[in-house]
Amino acid sequence: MNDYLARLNPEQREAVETVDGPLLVLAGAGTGKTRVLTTRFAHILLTGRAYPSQVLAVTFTNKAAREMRERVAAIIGGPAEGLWLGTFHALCARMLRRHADLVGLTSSFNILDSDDQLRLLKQVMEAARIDTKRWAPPALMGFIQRWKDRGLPPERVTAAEDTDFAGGRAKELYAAYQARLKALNTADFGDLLLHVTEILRNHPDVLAQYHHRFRYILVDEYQDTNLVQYMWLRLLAQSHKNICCVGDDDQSIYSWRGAEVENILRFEHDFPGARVVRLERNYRSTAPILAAAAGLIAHNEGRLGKTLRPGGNDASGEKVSIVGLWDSAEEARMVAERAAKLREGGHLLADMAILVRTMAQTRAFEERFIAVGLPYRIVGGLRFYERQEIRDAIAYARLIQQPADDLAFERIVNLPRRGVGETAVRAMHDISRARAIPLSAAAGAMVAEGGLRGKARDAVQALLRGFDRWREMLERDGHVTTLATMLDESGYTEMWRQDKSPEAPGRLENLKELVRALADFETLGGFLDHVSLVMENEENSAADRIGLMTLHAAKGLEFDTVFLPGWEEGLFPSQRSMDESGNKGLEEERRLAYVGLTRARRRAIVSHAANRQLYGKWQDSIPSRFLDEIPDAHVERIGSAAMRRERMISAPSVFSGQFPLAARRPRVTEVWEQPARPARADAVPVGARVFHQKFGYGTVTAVDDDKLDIDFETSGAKRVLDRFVERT
DNA sequence: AGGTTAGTAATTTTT
DNA sequence: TTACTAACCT
Repeated sequence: MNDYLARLNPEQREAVETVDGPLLVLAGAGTGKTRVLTTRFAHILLTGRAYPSQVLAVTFTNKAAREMRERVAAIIGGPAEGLWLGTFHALCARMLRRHADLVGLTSSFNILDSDDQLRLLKQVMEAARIDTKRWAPPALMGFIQRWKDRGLPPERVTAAEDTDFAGGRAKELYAAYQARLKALNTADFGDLLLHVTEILRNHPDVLAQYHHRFRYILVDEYQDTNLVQYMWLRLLAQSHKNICCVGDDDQSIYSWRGAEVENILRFEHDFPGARVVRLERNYRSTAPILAAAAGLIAHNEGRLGKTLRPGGNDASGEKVSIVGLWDSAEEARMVAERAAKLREGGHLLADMAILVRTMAQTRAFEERFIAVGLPYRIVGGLRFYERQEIRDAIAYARLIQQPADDLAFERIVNLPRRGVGETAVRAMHDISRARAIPLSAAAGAMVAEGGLRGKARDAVQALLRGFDRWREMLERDGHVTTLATMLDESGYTEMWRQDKSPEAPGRLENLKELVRALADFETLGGFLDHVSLVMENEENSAADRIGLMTLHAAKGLEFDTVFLPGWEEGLFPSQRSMDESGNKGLEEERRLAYVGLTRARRRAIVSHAANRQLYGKWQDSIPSRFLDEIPDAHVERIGSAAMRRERMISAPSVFSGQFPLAARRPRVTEVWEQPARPARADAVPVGARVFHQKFGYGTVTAVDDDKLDIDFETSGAKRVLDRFVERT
């Protein structure tokens, strides 16, 4: 009966059983944070303290939300209905739909993604005659987002919070941007939090409803909350104070996005008498890895104080390797060879990952992996809904839902190409502004009044008639049929069928996937929320591949073997972080390093190169200060000392960037054996139809061991390694 | 209207 | 180095 409690250690158990009153759980990396959170959730339900619908559980990512949902279901034996479990944004969207009228929206408002936000802001700036070359829209977007992160609508931006951007007009532009959002009945991501917080603040009756509803509040990754999220939580928790926040100040790596670690300190202040539980027993990593990580993070000041200890009694484990190399190509070679060797020793590639500071670093690894045929997977990049074809399709769907969505209209009015050019669109804008009607209505007026001629006129008329038809169809035949029909009739799918680029087939696949996903939803509106807030990249097969991702993307993940390349001054810690945020920036970089190291269960291999190409220019670099901060006792250094000496006597820096590196290559730092070619079980026969991620579909014309000659449909004949193709 | 070319800027990105 | 934008040509 109580066996779910028996599986916890004493601290975890305390965190689970301290149910009433404010609780702060400081959970180090790998100390069972998720287990505590989910068990606590289940405990609240199983002890009859609340119904599932009376618990509010907040995460940052959809993945975390999904995981919590599954684990809670597992403990309580079956899915719980009516849970308020989700990301800050998804929960706020849900709340805002109910009270949209209180902030001047209707409940069918659309949610804009970052691309739309920027386009809209740019329009606002242009309307205000701001030179967008001198004053970059993304910079202003940054200010606006920061204000929203801090819970500040335009009228509450004080002089102290203001900026001299655009000659002090930033606030005014922010207000204009908000007005446009409202006029279009749309909200951006930041608005979801901002609006709901404003509502809770200004409408005690609404707040009371939620106080009544949510008896318990659980918060994950608390160190990543920004001020408006904190205010939202505080408002919701202020009556019963049954709030439990779980976080780790040492893993705060999103301050540049508005996260404020200070929220942890604020918590103890705002909820006097809050209990604090520390989880310090780590069950993930070996003793040397923990010691290395602890030694590193100890260099940060102003920590809440937490020391990771090995949870098990096994004190053994490989030391952390620190490898010095000549350049990024050699670094990639080292990683590929070590990975291949581990693989031969029976380890799965899927249990290994390369964690880089910047995406630009991935290229060297990709090149090497392709050359030696090591399967890899890039994690991150575009999310499903950020893909061009998905955003286009969504724009069509949004227009059905909401004819006044000008951004969507602008996006697709000439997509596929209909001969509606910039001049025509500008004329529509003029009429739209003059008569205060949406763009689509302005377009209709122009057709009726002869404001457009020839091809453009016919095309716009056909498109508008199409939308009338599709809206009727939505009533009659449902949203799935409608979306599919619309994409066909508008010529959108045809556009990609005609497209000869290798990405086109994949895009058509994605569109199909979108229509498939639509079937899971009752309404088009519910689906649109899902797409913009929740939908993720489909997991690309269960194939055994080594992961390649940024340190940020790796947070919350763990691997047996972790490669940490590029530990060089300027790259990691990043020069820009240090320039912009000084010591705070440096400390956040150090936390990032700490996050990286603590991802490793069994092995961590840190490396640094003496030469690195940045923006096409060769730079020589010195090893990261973080390397010196890892205690020597837990480290095995390979090549780094030699590399440092070599650097001193290497060519003078005036030659940097001008001579090929081979000319100043040092004496061998280490010899890497060529890995044996892994045996293949499944040969691809001549004539097989295959799919390649970069080149698309093709037919095998010849086989030379693991190399295939393939005639690709869109990109011609190529020779590729068999592990990069999938049979279809 | 649409394609081509020259110029410029360049972390990290849970939603 | 690449990738994106704005001016420029057909």
